Amino acid sequence: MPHFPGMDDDRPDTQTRRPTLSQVARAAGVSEITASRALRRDGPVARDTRERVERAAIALNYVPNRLAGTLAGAASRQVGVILPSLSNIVFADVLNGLEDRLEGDGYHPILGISNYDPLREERLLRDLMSWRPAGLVIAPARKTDVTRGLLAAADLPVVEIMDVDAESADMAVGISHRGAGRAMAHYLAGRGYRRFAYLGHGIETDFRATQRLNGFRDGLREVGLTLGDVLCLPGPSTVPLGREGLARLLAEAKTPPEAVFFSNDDMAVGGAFHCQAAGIAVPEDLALAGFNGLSIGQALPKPLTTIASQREHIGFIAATHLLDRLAGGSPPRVTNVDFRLIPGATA
Amino acid sequence: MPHFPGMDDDRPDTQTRRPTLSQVARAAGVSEITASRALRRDGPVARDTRERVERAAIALNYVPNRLAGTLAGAASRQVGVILPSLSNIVFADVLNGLEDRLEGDGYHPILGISNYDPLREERLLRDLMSWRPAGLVIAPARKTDVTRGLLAAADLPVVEIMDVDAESADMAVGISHRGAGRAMAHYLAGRGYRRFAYLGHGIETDFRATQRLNGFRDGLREVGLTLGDVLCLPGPSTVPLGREGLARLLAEAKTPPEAVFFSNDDMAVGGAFHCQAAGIAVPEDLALAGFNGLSIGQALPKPLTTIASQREHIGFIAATHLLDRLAGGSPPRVTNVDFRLIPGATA
DNA sequence: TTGAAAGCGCTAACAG
DNA sequence: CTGTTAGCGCTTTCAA
Repeated sequence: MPHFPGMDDDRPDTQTRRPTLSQVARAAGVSEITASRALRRDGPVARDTRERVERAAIALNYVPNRLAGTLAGAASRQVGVILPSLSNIVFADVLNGLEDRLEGDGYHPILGISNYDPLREERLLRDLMSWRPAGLVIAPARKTDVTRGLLAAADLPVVEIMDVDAESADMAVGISHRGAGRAMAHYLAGRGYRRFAYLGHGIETDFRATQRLNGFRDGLREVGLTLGDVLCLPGPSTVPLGREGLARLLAEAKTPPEAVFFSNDDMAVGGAFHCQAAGIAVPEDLALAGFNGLSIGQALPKPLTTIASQREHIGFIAATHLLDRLAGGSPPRVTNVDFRLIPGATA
Repeated sequence: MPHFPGMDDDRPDTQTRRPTLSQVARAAGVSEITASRALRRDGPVARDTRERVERAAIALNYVPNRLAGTLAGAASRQVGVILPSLSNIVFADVLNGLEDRLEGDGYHPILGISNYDPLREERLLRDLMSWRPAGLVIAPARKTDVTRGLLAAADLPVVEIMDVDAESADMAVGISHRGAGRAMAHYLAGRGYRRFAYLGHGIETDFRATQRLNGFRDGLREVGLTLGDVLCLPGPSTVPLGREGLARLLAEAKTPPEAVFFSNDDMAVGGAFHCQAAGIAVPEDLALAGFNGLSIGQALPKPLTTIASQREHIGFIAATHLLDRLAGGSPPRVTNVDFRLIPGATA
């Protein structure tokens, strides 16, 4: 029997294709829009009708098509999220807080990682926007004019997270990294230290770490002190990098420091390991201070002196404000999340 | 001048609303479909025409609407990703590998975190499917029948990641956790240890850790040895939990162990800290072994004996196979990623 | 190489 | 309370 295209009755899709709202409606004996209202619990639908529709949906294993729904005018429940990195637990924590809050309201993050690359960030921004998300959460790498333009023209709620030092187009949730650096300077000065060094990681990419360094310098200056050696090693921050870095810093230092401020806890823990291996007494011979308040630092035999940065909370608050705004509210434009200095025992 | 609804020429949307393909087409003096083809570089379009369309798109700051595109039949470039947790760096690493590979092909993950909750996992599965993603990557918490059914009926490529011990509906990429446990048992036995203990975290939720424990038991049995005390503390694995846990394990142990196998490196590092604080010589008095090969463990004064689990690589391979399949290829159903035992100095 | 027509699956607006 | 009509912005046929 020859096969005439267009004449086939055996449409292969009929079974394979996912059930549509129209099929659910037919099965329930109502119109499409009634089925729609019933399933969304929107508008007036007789209790009996609703139950019939719900049963039909379950029987057919119906999963709504939100692409169609959103295109037709329903609010999107996707949120674009752009982070500079995931190799550091810091951003994983933020994402965790974000996701948790978003999911509570049925929203889901579409993720993009910029690797601290402004051009990649631009491309990500366009890509994510093409999905017409309800809003955007972004931890900017370093904003280019294009990025700024895209954000300004985005015409949707945008939360910039992590720091509140830079100006933002819409909302901002984070801490003052400059302030954190200053706080640590004042604390260490108050403990009686006078000769300081700084050990950091790929500073060219992580401008928030740079802000902490600047704040640290400013803080020292405010109490009449100065920062000595500054060593910044290329690449992302890791424990091994901190360990090797401190060895090198001490070897090269013009004047031996009494206290070292690290770009973050990963680096500082590495520093602690170096001291242990090299027989340097902490904090008697050398004081160490980090940033972030990671649990690893607090589990050290001597808990690390550091600053807790409430990363999950930042994500949570960012999501909360975004959802608030989507619901018609007016959340604050800038939310300065408190940081907390943890005295520890290494300084 | 009175205002007649329907007669207004001042459609407020005209400026606010994002430009559409039709506007780009009009600006370029071509039909919608030609503009579509030009921008997607699909089908025959005169070079000159294409350039005109591209200029119009840039001038209007056009960002395509993929909701519409996908609904109309273009392949989706979203991939649903479900992970059990993000508070552990392990899954952040996997996600990092995934995202990196996906983004290379213009795909983006929509994220869901199940918190090791099978019901939440089910809900996530439905939610993400409602966005009609091109594929799914999932690190199952513990598969329920519903989950199994949803995955089987999903009718789209699914990669189950992290372990290859359980059977999977479609593709699987991971390591054999049972095998990893066995390998560690054989290694420790070969080093001459005879009395073993295990220290784990919330085992009821993390079935992969359980598989490592089972494999460890089996491995010991294979060489005529047995596992002594097993202590599993509730909650996620952290360094502090490992530290406190080891103290408790040693205090409660019926016979003091010569070697302790931890559920992972976080816990093991905590154990190392306890030993240091308690003056226990490692590995002379007590040998320690972990799992994952985290950099923190390798930066310890005595590098941790552990097993490297290639997490980023798992994510990368999972994405690669998914993309391969979407491109019409036939990637392997099961990919057993090698793990590697790192001898370290703690055992 | 270009275009016209049709429709993806859903929801808003307006009627009944 | 329910239904009809008309799109959303794009891509897939099919035709020129």
